[in-house]
Amino acid sequence: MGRAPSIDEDALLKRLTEVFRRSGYAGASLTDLSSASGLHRASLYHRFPDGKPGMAAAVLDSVERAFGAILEPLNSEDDLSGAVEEMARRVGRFYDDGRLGCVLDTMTLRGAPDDIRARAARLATVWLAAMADVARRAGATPRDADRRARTALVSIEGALVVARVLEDPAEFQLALAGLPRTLLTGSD
Amino acid sequence: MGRAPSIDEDALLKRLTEVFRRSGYAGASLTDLSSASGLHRASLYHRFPDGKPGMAAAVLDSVERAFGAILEPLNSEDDLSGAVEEMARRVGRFYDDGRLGCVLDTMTLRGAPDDIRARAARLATVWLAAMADVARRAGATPRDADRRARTALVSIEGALVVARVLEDPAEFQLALAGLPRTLLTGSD
DNA sequence: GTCTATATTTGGATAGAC
DNA sequence: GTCTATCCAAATATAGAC
Repeated sequence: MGRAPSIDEDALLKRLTEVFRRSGYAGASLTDLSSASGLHRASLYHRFPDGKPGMAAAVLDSVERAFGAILEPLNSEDDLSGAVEEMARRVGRFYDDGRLGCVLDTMTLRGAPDDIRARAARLATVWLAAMADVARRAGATPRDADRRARTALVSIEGALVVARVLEDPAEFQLALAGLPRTLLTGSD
Repeated sequence: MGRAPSIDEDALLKRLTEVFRRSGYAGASLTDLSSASGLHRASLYHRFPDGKPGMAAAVLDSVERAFGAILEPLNSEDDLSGAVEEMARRVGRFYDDGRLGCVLDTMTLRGAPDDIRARAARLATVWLAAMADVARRAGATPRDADRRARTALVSIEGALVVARVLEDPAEFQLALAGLPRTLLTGSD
């Protein structure tokens, strides 16, 4: 009989996201996803009729929503510095201060379905656009603003990889601390 | 009967490396490895009795040897700038100008055996040490030299991720172009 | 040293009871 | 909406011929 406390959608997505972030698309087995969520395989299929690709898609949707909140401070009209600092804090929380990887990295290896990779690319584009916009408001030319945003994304993604390889989350903290300067002054 | 032209060790490792770089450890199936190498599964097991973990270990060994050659220019006593530029050229070739990923990234997700992850960490450490050494010879304090080396590694790994996600290898070219300044002047 | 099997295990997915 | 049970395909791995 039904025994599980019926995990709610948000908590479920959070657990699944964690697995995909740590293991990548190919490495995230249904066994992993099942034990992380506390739901048996068949229950996961009930929630996600498209199976693992559907779970990955839902995870990317939820990450997109999370980034809506992460990037929201960048909309502030004044105090650009405070806005970027707040974004950095939220990014830090999202990546558990460097202990969790990025879906842009882990879910884009070969083996992941094409639409998953496309979704990841779109997420990157949204993030870049938001950072470029704040750079532009800080006085950068459109071209320079795009460059600053890319530099920022490179430093974050690179720091997450290095933090994982060296098992030293501190590397990620440094990347976050450098964001205001990268985006607002363009010195890199 | 035996039909294969008996691929030599170096070429074999190169093919296997490419698969692991593109697909990650979990995503690299024996079917992939077999078709990439032109050897049937059983033949791969003949060469690597430890199976897939053994193949991955051999791949990391060969990448370590490749880095021996990539980092060799950094030993030059004078013309540090030329030395770093030559290293950057070799790094560019190794990553096929940004079209191939890094084993440090793709082989360190959860699912890879622990000793693979340890080997990757060691490789990162060797690379960092070589870059820090050239920074120190350019006048940096030991502490600053370590920081410059980490910044360089972060920019390379981050650029490879961004290049893959956006399908734009140009991002990687920029990271390479920035190496001399990052390592020799410390402006970042 | 490579091949053609074949064994074994794991992963992805469904059916149907409750 | 979750479960048990099962199916099928794919992945890892081995045996033995050539």
